[in-house]
Amino acid sequence: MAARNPRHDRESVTDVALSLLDQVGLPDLSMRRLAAELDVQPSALYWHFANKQELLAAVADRIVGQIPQRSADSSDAATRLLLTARSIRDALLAYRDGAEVVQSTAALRLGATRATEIIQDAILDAPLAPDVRSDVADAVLQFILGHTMLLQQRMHAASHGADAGDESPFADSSSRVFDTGIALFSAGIPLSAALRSAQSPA
Amino acid sequence: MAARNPRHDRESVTDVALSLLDQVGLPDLSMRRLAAELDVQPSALYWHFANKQELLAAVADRIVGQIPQRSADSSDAATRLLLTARSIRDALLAYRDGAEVVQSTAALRLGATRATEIIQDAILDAPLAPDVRSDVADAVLQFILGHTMLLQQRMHAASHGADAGDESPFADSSSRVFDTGIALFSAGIPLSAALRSAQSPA
DNA sequence: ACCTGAACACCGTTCAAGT
DNA sequence: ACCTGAACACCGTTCAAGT
Repeated sequence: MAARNPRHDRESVTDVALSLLDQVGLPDLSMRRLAAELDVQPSALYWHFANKQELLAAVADRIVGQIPQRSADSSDAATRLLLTARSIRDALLAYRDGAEVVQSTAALRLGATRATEIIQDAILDAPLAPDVRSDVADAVLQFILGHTMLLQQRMHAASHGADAGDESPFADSSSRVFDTGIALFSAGIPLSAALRSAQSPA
Repeated sequence: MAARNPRHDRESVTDVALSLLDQVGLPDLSMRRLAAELDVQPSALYWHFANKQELLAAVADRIVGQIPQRSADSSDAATRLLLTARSIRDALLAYRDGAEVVQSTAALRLGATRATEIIQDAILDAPLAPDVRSDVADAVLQFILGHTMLLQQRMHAASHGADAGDESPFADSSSRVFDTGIALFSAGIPLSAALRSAQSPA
């Protein structure tokens, strides 16, 4: 009934890891459980990946790989940034605990390059020096990750621990906070050309 | 040599947990190791706390409890917000993995109340409707948490895995990105009075 | 009230050995 | 090249029982 021979490689293991993540969440995504899903001993995984962190990095790459290159060629800068930011958030929301997985591996690749590049593209016409632009892109990405992690944790907390009769309507309020945050960034960008002269007050 | 009798309560356990966190980091802060530090069996901890999550929530409360009420009564709104944001970041940086601990428990208390209130105080004079103000405060806090978590992970990654001769000068660039992010929020706030009419373009 | 002892059902990782 | 088997050093949590 079951095939023998090579069976798995890095890609197929990552496939199953990603779908297992979505089913059970990051806390229950163990090497042993993943091995069981693949009909393999836990030690077999260490032929394909050096350790769990490397596996999770591959999973994270799959998630950020599904961010669309350019979400829309909208006319004004503000809505272009908003649409880009939303498409990144939605890619993270597409898998359970997606934001946390990406965040935890973002520390290694110095700068979560792909996502940052897409944001930089979205603010290309802003009157910013290149180095300031990359700072702005980093800040926007950090907001997106912080926001989405909190949202996914609340989704998880709400699903198996109905704290106090709360009907958990935070999906609406969350996307309101998200849009507000991005709008504030947008509004601030044109004013931040004069950002280098007035240096830190403390 | 060692005392007998009651020995510990919620407070003293939290004390030791906090200092152990700072010494070994969140991944190595286990119930068993904490128990060893307290000269007690692991099961003893479950008389004081229902589970590990509840213990970590107490630790998180201690960390946010050390955010100063009002960092400074500066004249202009922009520097007041910047100083407040920095004082929150610095409280998180005061303990190893402080941001992650606070973030992971922030999901339960719907709204990390104390920190959000302090931010709301700092933008009290901005021309914003109360509900918009609280959205802005949430967004700022989510940026602070996202930024600080990434920074602390990089500090940890750099300390025991010198990736490629990089002299890890990201302390400077991080605080530059942080200041940029907060400055953008500040600059955007006065312009976001007209934020409710133009509703989402998608 | 506060803690021990022992157990249950798990972890990530290593390494010799198989095919 | 890819995987098994067995082991090592851990986890969080429960629960009867002690004092």
